[in-house]
Amino acid sequence: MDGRTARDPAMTDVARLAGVSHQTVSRVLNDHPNVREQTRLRVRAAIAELGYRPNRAARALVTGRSQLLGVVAQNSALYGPASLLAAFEGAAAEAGFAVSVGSVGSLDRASVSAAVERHLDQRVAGIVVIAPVASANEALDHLHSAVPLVTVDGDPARSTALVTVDQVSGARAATRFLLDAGHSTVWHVSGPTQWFDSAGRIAGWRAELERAGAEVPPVIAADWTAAAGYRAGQVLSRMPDVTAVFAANDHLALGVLRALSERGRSVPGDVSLIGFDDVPEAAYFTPPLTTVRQDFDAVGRATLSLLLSQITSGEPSSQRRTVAPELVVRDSVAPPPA
Amino acid sequence: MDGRTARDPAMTDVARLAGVSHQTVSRVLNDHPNVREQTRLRVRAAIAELGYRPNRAARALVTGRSQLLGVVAQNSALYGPASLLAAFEGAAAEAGFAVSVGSVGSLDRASVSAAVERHLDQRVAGIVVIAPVASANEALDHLHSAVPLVTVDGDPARSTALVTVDQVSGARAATRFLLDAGHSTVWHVSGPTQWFDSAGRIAGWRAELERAGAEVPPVIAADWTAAAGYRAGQVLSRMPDVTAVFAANDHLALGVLRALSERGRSVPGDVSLIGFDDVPEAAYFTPPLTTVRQDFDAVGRATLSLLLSQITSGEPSSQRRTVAPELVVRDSVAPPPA
DNA sequence: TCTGATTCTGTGAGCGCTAACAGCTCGCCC
DNA sequence: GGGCGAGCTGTTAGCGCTCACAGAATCAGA
Repeated sequence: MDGRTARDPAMTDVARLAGVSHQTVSRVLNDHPNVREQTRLRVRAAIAELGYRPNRAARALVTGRSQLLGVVAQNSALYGPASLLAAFEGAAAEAGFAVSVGSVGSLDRASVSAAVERHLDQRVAGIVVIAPVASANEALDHLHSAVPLVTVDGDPARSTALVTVDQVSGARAATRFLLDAGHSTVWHVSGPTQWFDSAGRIAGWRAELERAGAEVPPVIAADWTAAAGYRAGQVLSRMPDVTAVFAANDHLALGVLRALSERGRSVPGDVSLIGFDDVPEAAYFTPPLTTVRQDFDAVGRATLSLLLSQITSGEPSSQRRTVAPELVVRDSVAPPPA
Repeated sequence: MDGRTARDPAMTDVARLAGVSHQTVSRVLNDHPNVREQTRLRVRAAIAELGYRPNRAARALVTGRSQLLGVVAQNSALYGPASLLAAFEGAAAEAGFAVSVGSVGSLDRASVSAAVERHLDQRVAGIVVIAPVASANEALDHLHSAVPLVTVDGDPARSTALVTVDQVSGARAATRFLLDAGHSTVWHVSGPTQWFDSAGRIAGWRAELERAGAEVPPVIAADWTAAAGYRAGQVLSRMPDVTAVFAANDHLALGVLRALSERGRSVPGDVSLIGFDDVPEAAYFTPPLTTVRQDFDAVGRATLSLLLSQITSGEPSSQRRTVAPELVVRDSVAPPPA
């Protein structure tokens, strides 16, 4: 029939088929009022018949706005960032936005800057940066661009829009639970100390110990891995007076568990243990782990809402949203041995 | 100085500043030959001075190609998909492509179709679908579009370009290792049976048992969660003659471990156990888990390379790439009890 | 000096869309 | 019947870029 290369149908093709002008097609597509119902239906039919898809590039060119949101995250294979990304993407899709990811190998200024620049090159309508350490935040200081920006787990001392989980209250709940079980004090295996999350958890733990008048043992600094938890656990397991440990996340707790069990110290018989995150496997540790759940879904939705409000208003904001964590009680806590 | 609204600099602004035509700027940007070195430098300087960024929308409009790749994945918070996404994104960024994600709540045809359509709406240059079950593959049958497409973990019986991990050989290696340790047979806790990965692991396990002339016990079907592993473990732990178990992933293995330990059956003293995936925590299970590592980095890179070859050649292909898994030996396997 | 190839640079059109405005069709009121 | 406003539809320009082509500059060889 038609020897020419098949070209995607354009708005004018739809217009021709429906017997209207391309502008009317545009109006139907953008839900403008002032289109006769009958015309609207005719246009819709033509769109369906041709399998027409509006060309986003053309629209973006003329409006100067894209329907793309960028996310910058470090290791998006970790449980936290991965969950957050999934939640954010789901919410964004509902709002008609696509989400472009920019993972970054490390959180230093240069890497984060580069990832942000890449998104800027794509002319995203807004950017989310998961910026859990100071250097990642500093990378956002010298942005020449005025794109709407939201940081997640970012620096509380900064003025960008920010969504965080209330680490302090989560840590206090965990510590209090251990204290209430009768332990005279609680040891803490922390995440990397440069992380704001770590700092928050340390602060909450310390505050709760102080409130209870308990001794504050030194922080055992680790990173987020089970391997570091294991090393911390080896230290802890040699100290007979340690009866309660609060680990800064569940994987750390798993490593601690392993080290404790290697030295024959039982959990919760000899030592009580609490984690953070509530990864899906935590209920199947031996013993099932009491932990603090972070609601990443809520974080994702809050992030989108902050971003959209900046996009639609056209003005930067420095709103904050805080999501409350929740203690999930399982079997890794008991009163201290007599 | 200038009261007008600041507008992003366009190519003509650069051209004016450099004293050349916009076309020459375009040539410099696209690394065309036939631009005098001196001119090139002048243009580069003007670009830097203005902080000019080419407008992707305009370029995409005229070339008909975008620099965006779409990925469709189910639950991208799971270890496998999340790792894969991170690896793929890294490789894509190096090649100058941005990656847009489209998570999908379930892998049925309609959901996958919708996610693909969303990417098509964005006019992505290529699509990756992580399609581990038949329904997800069927969603790709009736695509009217000719976008380059690669499936990961997809249906081996289909003709789309496909990247997979060799599940059969991984499962054989695990089973053989257990057999070689002296076990008379090996039980298998499988993933959801509709998954190709599950089928491959079952096939490899069965093949190896048959090769060894060992009895083939019934498959214990589960899903990928620790909870399901726990339930399977409860069954297994009641059968005193079970001495070796191959779980279809590490989280399943964790659940099995938990159930076994609850009934006082020790691993590896009474029962030997092997998992699949090698999640970072597997080395810190109690006992450290012997498992089969999947190289998601390699999968991500292979996926990108298959996709790019289709994009640059302009022709669909049905190439295959298979990544070999690797047995990681730790402490969860021992000879059967006497 | 001229010719012709070679290298470099500029001009014009048009990608598909939206925004602004112009125009046409009604029905209603004076 | 003329005028008018409201509702609907069409026309035109232009977003920032690349492609095709035309034109200028340079250089080698005759």
